[in-house]
Amino acid sequence: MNHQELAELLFPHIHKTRDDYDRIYPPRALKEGAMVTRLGPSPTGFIHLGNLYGAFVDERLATQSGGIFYLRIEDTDDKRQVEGAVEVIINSLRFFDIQFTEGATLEGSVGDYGPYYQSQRAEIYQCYVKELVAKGLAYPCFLTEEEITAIREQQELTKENPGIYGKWAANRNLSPEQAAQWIEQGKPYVIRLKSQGKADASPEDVTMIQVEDGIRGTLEMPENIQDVVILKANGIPTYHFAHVVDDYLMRTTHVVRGAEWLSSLPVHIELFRLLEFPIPVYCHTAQLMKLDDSGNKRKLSKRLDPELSLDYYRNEGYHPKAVREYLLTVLNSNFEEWRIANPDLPMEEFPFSIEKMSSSGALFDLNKLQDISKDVLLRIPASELVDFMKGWSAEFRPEILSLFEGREDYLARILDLGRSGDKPRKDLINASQIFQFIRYFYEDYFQIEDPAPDNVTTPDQIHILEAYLATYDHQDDQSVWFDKIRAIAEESGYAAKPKDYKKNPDLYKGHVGDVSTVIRIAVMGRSQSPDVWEIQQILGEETTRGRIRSRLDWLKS
RNA sequence: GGCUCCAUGGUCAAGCGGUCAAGACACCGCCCUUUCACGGCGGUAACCCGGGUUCGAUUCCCGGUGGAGUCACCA
Repeated sequence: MNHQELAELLFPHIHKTRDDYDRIYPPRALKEGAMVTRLGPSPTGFIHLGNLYGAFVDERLATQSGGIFYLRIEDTDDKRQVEGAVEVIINSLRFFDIQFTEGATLEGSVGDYGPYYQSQRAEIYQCYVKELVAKGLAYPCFLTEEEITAIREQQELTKENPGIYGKWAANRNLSPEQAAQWIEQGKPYVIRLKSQGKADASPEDVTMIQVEDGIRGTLEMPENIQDVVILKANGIPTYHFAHVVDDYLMRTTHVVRGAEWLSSLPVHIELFRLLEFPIPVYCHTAQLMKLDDSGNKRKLSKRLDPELSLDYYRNEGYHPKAVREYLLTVLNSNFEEWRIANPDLPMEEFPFSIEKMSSSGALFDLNKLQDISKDVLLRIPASELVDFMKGWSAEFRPEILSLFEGREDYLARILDLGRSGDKPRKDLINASQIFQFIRYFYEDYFQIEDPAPDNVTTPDQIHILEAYLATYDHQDDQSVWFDKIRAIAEESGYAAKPKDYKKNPDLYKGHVGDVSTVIRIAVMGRSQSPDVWEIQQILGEETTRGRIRSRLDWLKS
């Protein structure tokens, strides 16, 4: 019996050959330089910032070059499967405006290079495994779990590198007859790669391989010697094998993935070479890091860090555009510069490049996100922000949705407060912060939050508010209105101008700022806020007077 | 532990043999100002260490240190 016959025995149901698949999945007819990228999440139901980060790179690269960006579901491990996970992935990415041109979608698969679920591609993988077995480049391995554990323990004892390779790979030189016999006896097995690497090389003459990485330049690492499992006992391939076959057949040009894959790169390279597939351009992105409590950098972790979850941003109400811009600043070091030069261009016009990506891990910086978010929100019209606030509250704060619904114009005026002119306010960050920031506009959420200034006595407060109420005319324009405040200040013993007070602090009880703070607290409940006059115009005369009256009642009691 | 990746201010980062070592965020001060925000001006603050190579190293090489990743029939 030879390898060819063993392959036939192993895969009697596989009749297609690589030529058939090359015909079914021909090279893509794309223009020169078009990139084909993909996102290959495993459907665990958890999608995080790292996924979005990678997806964003894929999407930029593909759309910028007029290529294809497709979604492939890597569901080769049934233990990780979670119901509805694919929907979660697609919806989350769609929320952040990541769109696929091909692959798995909510409406089913789109494109000619499917199926896009790895679990449906078993026959395809097996065709190539069969070929490898026939060539003697892969073999059935009958090692049991216990035997493998024993090998590892032995290796630990003698401090040798762990794994099934070289002399440890007990079945790599099994005769086809013996293999056939065990198969017929029903012994369980997996298919392992028969690595062509020099397993017994001394440390000095280990063969090194060189790989060009789009982000990191030339990578040099030892060749693979491990007889890795390529087909599991259930006939489904491992990631390594599925990756190589799929990215070849789907004609992926650029494989963007996290740096955690770097160490298995030699395995992939060997597989590409043995299968005689062209090697795609690998782009290993840096990991997103975080500072832990002891001050060390570490990879963001799903369990420890809520900000890793995409849900965190949606929950807090960060605008998708803000998250995208933040990601872009982390991704491409020259983006900030470009943004300063082109404040009004859509970020899609920024020429994204792989070369400008950093190879060291970026620390997640919430401050930066907030700063960017302020600028991004400023460029979004109030009407759009209104819709955004409604969408956010409908999903995460249904109890406040009714505040906005039916009163969209009111909200729009609030959100636009102080945003016009050449020095617009930039204090809107995310939906939950916005609500906190503006809630005094809504009766149910209005309350006195801050104490009056220390230098203003209660009788003075009463006097100020009574005078204010008496002279208040809702029709006054801003300067008339403020002149009245100055007048009240003066006749109450407060300087009409802060500078006067600074010059002669002994002559006054305070200055006009203290007077307006008293009013501010009565009307807004807080000592700090945007312009009082504008706020009152939005609140309306009745509400304004009502709040001052009830403040007076309270002060007097 | 083996292997791999990474290393410029608190954070993100320009730099790619000769610079007073950019810029952004954060922080501090001043100005503007009825508060806050915005804006303007200014400030504190960095090339991990040790060897080489070189007339000259942040930059190139080697070693160390530190951080990270990875060593599954998980991806």
